[in-house]
Amino acid sequence: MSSISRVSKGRRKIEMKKMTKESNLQVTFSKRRSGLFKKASELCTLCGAEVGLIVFSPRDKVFSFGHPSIDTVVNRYLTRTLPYASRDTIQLMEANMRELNLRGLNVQLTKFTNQLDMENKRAEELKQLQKVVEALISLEKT
Amino acid sequence: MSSISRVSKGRRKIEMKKMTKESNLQVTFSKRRSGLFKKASELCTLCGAEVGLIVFSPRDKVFSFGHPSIDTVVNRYLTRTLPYASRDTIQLMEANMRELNLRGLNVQLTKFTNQLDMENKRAEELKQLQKVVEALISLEKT
DNA sequence: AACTATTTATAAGA
DNA sequence: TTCTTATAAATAGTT
Repeated sequence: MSSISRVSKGRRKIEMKKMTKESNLQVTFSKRRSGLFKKASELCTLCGAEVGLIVFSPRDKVFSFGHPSIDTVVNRYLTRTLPYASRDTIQLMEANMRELNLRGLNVQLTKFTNQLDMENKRAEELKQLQKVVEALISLEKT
Repeated sequence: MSSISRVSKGRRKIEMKKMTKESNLQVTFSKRRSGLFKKASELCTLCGAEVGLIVFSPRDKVFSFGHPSIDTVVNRYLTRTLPYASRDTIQLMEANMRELNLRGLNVQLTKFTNQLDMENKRAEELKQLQKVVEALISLEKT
């Protein structure tokens, strides 16, 4: 601001390796994270791309961005190789689920029934099912 | 290069809205995509962050980056997001997952996703699941 | 959080 | 797609 403070050496080039000073690392992480999210957002706006971005900080805090939504993009990614299968998925599940614990099924059934009685919670339940299946797919791939 | 070609106006500021010229959009997408991936990679290197990045181009081609791997990050994200009850369900099913057909799960997942997009079919889907579970329980009791 | 000198990314043109 | 150039945008070091 004051012309006296013309002493900044400004931006310097840095080595592309893990930063050693914890305080600098924290600041750099914040700055670059917000820059990265901005760039991701701009790619969506300018080009109509769909982008999903998940970041875990060094302190394991999670940040995510998605367009149209992170779940939409992740789901699309996980199912990307799928050809359209004209299969009765219910029958498929039925055939494979017989070994499931009956008690667990009853818990699920009760849960479903209760949800049905609460119209305004239908969406959440489906989303939860979606996440379960997504997680199962991830586990299967690992 | 030649001093004659000193006619470039260089980089210009652009409006932050979807680009109209398809040819420009394509070039910009490529450039910005590679820039975005570079930034993501640098955030990992400099700060030890874990990053997952999925991009679908306007032509629906998929690009992904992940550190340590895209599946690791996605899995970590999905697992972290899961509500407690669903964790129980996962644990219950995990032991029985090996025989499950991944494609079948993906079909089911896609189905759930589509249902989510159609508000007026939520109840039917839950009822259907309910019937499946009821049927499974009947079979189990037989 | 703000500043600013510099580096880096990139829009346009070839 | 690749290269160049002029300029916009991001950011490292400092306060």
